[in-house]
Amino acid sequence: MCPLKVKMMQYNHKDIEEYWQKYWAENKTFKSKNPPPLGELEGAPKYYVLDMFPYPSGSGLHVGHPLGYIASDIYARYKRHKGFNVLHPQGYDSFGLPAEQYAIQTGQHPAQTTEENIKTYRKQLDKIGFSFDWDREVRTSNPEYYKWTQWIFIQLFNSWYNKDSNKAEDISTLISLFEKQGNAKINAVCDENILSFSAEEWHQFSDSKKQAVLLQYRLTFLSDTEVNWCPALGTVLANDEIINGVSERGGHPVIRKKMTQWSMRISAYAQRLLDGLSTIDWPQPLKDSQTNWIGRSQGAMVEFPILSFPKGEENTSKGYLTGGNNAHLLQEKAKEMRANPTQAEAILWQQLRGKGLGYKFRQQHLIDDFIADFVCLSKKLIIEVDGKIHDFQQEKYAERTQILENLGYKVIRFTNEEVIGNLDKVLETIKLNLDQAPLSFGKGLGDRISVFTTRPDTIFGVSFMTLAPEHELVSKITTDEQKAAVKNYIEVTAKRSERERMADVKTVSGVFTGGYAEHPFTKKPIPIWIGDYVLAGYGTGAVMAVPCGDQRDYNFAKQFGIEIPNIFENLDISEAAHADKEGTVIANSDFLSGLSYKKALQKAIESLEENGFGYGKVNYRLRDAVFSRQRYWGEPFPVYYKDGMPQMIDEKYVPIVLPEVEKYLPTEDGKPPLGNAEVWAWCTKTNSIVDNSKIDNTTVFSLELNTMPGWAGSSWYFNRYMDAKNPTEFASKEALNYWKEVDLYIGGSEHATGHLLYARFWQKFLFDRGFVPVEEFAKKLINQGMILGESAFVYSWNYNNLDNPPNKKTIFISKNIIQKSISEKSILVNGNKDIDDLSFGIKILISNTEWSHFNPIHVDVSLVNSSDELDIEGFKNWRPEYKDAEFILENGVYKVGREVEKMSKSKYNVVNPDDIVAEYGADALRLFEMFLGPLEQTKPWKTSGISGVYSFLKKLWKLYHSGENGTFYVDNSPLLEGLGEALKVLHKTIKKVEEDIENFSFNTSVSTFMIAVNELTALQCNKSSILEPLLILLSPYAPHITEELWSKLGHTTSISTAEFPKFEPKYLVESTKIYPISFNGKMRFTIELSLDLSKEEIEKEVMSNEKTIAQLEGKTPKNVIIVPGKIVNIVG
RNA sequence: GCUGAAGUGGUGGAAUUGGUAGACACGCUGGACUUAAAAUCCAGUGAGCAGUAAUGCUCGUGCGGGUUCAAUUCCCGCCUUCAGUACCA
Repeated sequence: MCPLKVKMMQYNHKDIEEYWQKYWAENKTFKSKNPPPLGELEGAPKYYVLDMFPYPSGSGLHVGHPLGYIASDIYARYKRHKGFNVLHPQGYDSFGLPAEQYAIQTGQHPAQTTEENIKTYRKQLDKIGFSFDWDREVRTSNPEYYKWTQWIFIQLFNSWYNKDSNKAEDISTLISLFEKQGNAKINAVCDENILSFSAEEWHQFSDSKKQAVLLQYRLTFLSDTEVNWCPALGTVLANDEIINGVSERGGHPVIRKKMTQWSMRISAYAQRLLDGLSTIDWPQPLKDSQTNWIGRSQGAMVEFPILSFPKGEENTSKGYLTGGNNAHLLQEKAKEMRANPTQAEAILWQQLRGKGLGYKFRQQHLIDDFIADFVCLSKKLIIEVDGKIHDFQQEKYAERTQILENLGYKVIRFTNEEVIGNLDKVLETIKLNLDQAPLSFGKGLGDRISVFTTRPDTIFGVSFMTLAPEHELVSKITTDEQKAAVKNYIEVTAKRSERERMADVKTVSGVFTGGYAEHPFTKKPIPIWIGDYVLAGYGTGAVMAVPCGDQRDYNFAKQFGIEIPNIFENLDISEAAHADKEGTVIANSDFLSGLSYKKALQKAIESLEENGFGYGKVNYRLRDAVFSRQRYWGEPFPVYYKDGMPQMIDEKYVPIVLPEVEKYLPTEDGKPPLGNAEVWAWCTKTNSIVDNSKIDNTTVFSLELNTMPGWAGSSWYFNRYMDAKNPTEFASKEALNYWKEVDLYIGGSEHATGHLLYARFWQKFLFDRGFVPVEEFAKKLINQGMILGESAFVYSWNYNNLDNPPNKKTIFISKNIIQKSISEKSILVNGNKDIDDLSFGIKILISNTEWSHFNPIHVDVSLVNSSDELDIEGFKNWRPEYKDAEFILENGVYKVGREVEKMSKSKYNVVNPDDIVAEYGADALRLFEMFLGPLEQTKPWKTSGISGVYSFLKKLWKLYHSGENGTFYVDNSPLLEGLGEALKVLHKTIKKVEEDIENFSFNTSVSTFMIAVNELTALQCNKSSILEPLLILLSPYAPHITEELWSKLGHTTSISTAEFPKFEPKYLVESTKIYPISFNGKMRFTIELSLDLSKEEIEKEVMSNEKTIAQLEGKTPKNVIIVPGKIVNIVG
């Protein structure tokens, strides 16, 4: 017989898979149309299946990576069988750190290494037989792609968040509001400490001043922010890129540093990101961690005026400069006003200057973002004189007063007429107010401490305050006596690393500053402490400590002997704080006494607001996201700088293509790598990138040197796939409206707070601006579990640690010998001939064997077979330092130890899918990955198990090759008679597989296929009416073998769009049931009975059965439970 | 600490409107085929006890309770493991 023919008759995965992969690629079998043209899939519903964007790393895939891809591919193929128009694309998140690190080390352009990595990656993917539409491939590092990333950035820059309409709007709507009414009434998400201005003022602002103001409102903005600077990587990192205080990539230390950075105003969307979670079908743990990350807490801001002020320090440290963040913009104005006082102002100033009333006054002084006419800082008293010079501010007096009062100032106001006409009365009033001013504890600093609290109901329980050591007020309020202690404490805490601080949460530490604040209600002085349990980065970096209601405050108070007032009715707080809210009744709290937690909370906030001590506030943990990276391999910003202000390049001229540089490192003067570029300037005349030498700051300007972070490109890619090659839009309206959103998104849970939060943010933004039709980009999301590796170990005997090692040779002892010796509590050498033969052994071993006598060494799993036997020669070649080692064998082989660990190169437990495909085929790999267990679960990989699915495929092949000598044969006769059993098997399988796929329970459907093939083999079924539908069921899982058999059945087109078989319940109708007969709930035997029988008839049958009689031993049962079709239980 | 997920044979796992625990597979044991090995096929395989055997009995889904005719499934209390988060005021 011709050997080739024999080969063809057997299941040959290699030929089959190569053939069909080529066929799919050539015929573009999986190309998706948007929307499908008439006649083709007409009226078919759409379905969008997406895998999380892969970064093409240089080390390639291991078997854990394709798990999610296989699951999504099965689902995509299933949906095609179900008649859907399926979009199932793939691409690369190809900007990123590893390529750049590699470039720094080798000088190779990151684009080049990225290209190579993608090739490897693609080759690996192709071998697994995915049904991707590769015509839609995208790469974030392609200018045709990042053109649109830059475009979105421009849209963000040109947008602000209107809290009234609760959405992002074009910046032009903000400008027109400014022009009409100034900014007082604008309810926007913006920077804190915004300069207040009128429409007139706005018109008077210079262009750059206008730009500066607008920047405070834009959704992406430039600001000096505390960033996480990683010196080792030479870049800033986002919060989610830091794990345990070190960088996620590389594990380098991270420090806090102030830098000018682009930021994204994601905080504008905090509430909507939270609310949106209830509308999407995502795993609860993922939603929980987003909820957690956003960290909404409802409470109140409370202001505590600072009382004490150390002697002799009143005027040092520029304490009199009380201007806000925009002080530099107002200084000029204030100077001008000082030089040109009104008549009334001049008169009054004559009286107030030089401590005329006993206190120092300042004129035309900046308070936050306002210019106060006269102010006594030590008494926090502001005197305003209404005059013509203030006309442009008049309409906003009320707001202005409110804000100043919130800052702790008292504002009194006189008209010009009062000052000029009745100066004595005016001075009288001022004196009265100076005497009444609330500051009783020495002279006031003119400052206050704001705290955020979720428990304003416990405000009467405050007995101290704690500031973060980094708090800016610490140096100002610390008294001379405490100065040394405070300084020392700050130094010590600054030195403690994040890690230490986290590891040690038990130790209570802190120092008294010597300063006091005033309780807003009781007016009692409250000592101000610093302590490192208060975080500078959360809330205001200060807490009002309520020791009776918060355990940390309690511990702190106990530690330092601070009073712990009890403000809870009938609750003992002698041992611990009472943090529970429910059922708590407030006591000893003035107007809050006797109220429940909820009522007290409400009343406290009302009272704070009435008295101007604070206001109700919702606080979010979510910070605005830093968007600049000091890296080369990322999207350049479409930004140049004119007079220090950022300017957007018009969207007509993007992409701004990444320039060539000689070195990928930061420049010598510390600029980002783009600082090395020689052609990196923007000419506003030609609208092109020109040589740096042409920079003249009139028409040619320098371009932004930072690049965008890794999450920029991945925050919108799912939209690009809908229309991947569109040169004029990021995706056409038609495509966006057709595909709308991802229906199924599969990926790892590690993206919970990074990619998935930012992508939702951008999608909401694009939705607000009308660019996309849906607010959430992914309807359903599944996290696939991790696949763990099975590490292998050899055990080297560390007898060298013992006295007088006779021999330097390494000795490896087979695992079970050690195991046996340990379990028998014996000395290793006894009774083992091999070891006894090593002449040195006996002398040195005196103690019983323990695992600690051995060093486990990782061995490459490829050197171990499925029975855990080591390839000793292979091992010696792999690790030449052990080429002379001795191996003590058991039954002639060396058995390794096994342990389940994360798959990683360093543990030598990585299994490459290419090897699996070569040996067993892609279909076997796909089936096995699914068979391992539930998709979402973490599970160990064990290559030996793959033989199960491989023999399943061979059995399946055989079903279709029942001809002579295993040739292909199926019976095409249409007669259905006598097929009862086979039809039952088929329809049972259809039902189960369909249910399983819909529930993403892929492991159980693989079992179902195995059962079906086992049963059909037993039935010797060769009918095409059974075997053909079976192929369609299986084809999503094992597409190659099913295509092959499908074509052998005579089909000339791909199986991929064959209609999924319809489940017919009629074939599963049974006439009898094998009833389990239980006695007291324990099954004893079964009886086959007709399903037509009534309860009474069943009971009669069962009770008369001889087995029942034997089981009862003559006793009469108390009760007989009969559930027809299910069970019989006899209770005795 | 908090949040979430999960604990079932030697292993991966199956079974929940409460109704025959351990499907399917790996591994292991024995057998067939072979000079031999691989491959393939057949049989057995939760533990314990009794019996030559057929078979029977007892225990058994992390632990302790509870509800029920019946609990891996529901309720209460605990333990352990894994993941995320971390002094969030």
